[in-house]
Amino acid sequence: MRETYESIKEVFVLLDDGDRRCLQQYDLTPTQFYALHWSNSANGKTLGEVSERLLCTPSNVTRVVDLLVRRGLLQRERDSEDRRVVRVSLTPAGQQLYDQVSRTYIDSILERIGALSDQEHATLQELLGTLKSSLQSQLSEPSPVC
Amino acid sequence: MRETYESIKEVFVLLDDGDRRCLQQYDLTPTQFYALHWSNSANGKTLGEVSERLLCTPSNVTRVVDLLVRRGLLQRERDSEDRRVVRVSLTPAGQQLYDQVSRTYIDSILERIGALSDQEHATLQELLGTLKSSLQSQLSEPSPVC
DNA sequence: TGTGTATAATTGAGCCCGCAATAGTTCACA
DNA sequence: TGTGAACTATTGCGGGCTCAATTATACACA
Repeated sequence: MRETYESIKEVFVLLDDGDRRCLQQYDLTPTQFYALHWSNSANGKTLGEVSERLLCTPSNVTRVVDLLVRRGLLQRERDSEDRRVVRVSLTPAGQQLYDQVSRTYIDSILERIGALSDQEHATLQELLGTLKSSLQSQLSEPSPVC
Repeated sequence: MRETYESIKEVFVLLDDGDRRCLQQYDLTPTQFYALHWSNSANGKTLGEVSERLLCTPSNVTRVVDLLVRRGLLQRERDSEDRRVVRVSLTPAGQQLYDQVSRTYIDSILERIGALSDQEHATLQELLGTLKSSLQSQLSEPSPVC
């Protein structure tokens, strides 16, 4: 069972490394790419929404967005309805870069995980799903061991 | 196929989060725990060896070890044979903490991934193995798409 | 012996990330 | 109307991580 644990981590590291190599040619990190991805909406997304999608704290999003604003890829705007919230959206340059990168990135993913057959994907998907819901249900109930 | 990709990342995040919660009570991060783990040898391990096991750069290990030395859990020693290399080993306090934490940590892992049957573990293990070797073989040959 | 190359670890710069504290805004309710 | 609680984003601090440059040492070979 420990081996399963190690394998998941190893595969994750390899996938992440592939992402990094793919995005590097556009001078983007995975986090930066996904920040563009989740901001890509007609009237922008709030910083809180981006934070949820990115699975990280709002404070981190603030800084990542700072960086992408400095690079001219994103823009910030106070919401006129609720002046607490900040709406983040792609600039024209950001939109152009995102459209270009996302095509390449998706191709890259499909190519990298193409070694498994459709059947194998389905099985893997199902097992990971079981594991995922088990792990999620443990979040609510405090573990007796830890 | 994209779903497989997402699932692996999600499961990894959940596992990592569980690790973090488990180790937090000993005021250790996963990286710090694994640094102790891979240094745990009769005459210590070289910084380079720890770096390979930790799957990170030597420069990062230098800093993590710095921190653990400051906390009195690890000690540094120049190798007398080859004065370029640094041997890292557990102090008595580090050994005591490691022994205690590692038992708890292993129990925690087994409990968290216990939702799958032995058969399911074997299948998952095999599929991840296939994916892993495919990803590793792609490291050498530059991808046509990225 | 002296020189150049390779190797081990470290340092500097910079991004990624969480937690705790803070500032500004909204809203319910006295 | 005024006050306090709740919420959004930001900032400070510190650890995790990489890449490039640097220091010290080892070793081969002229």
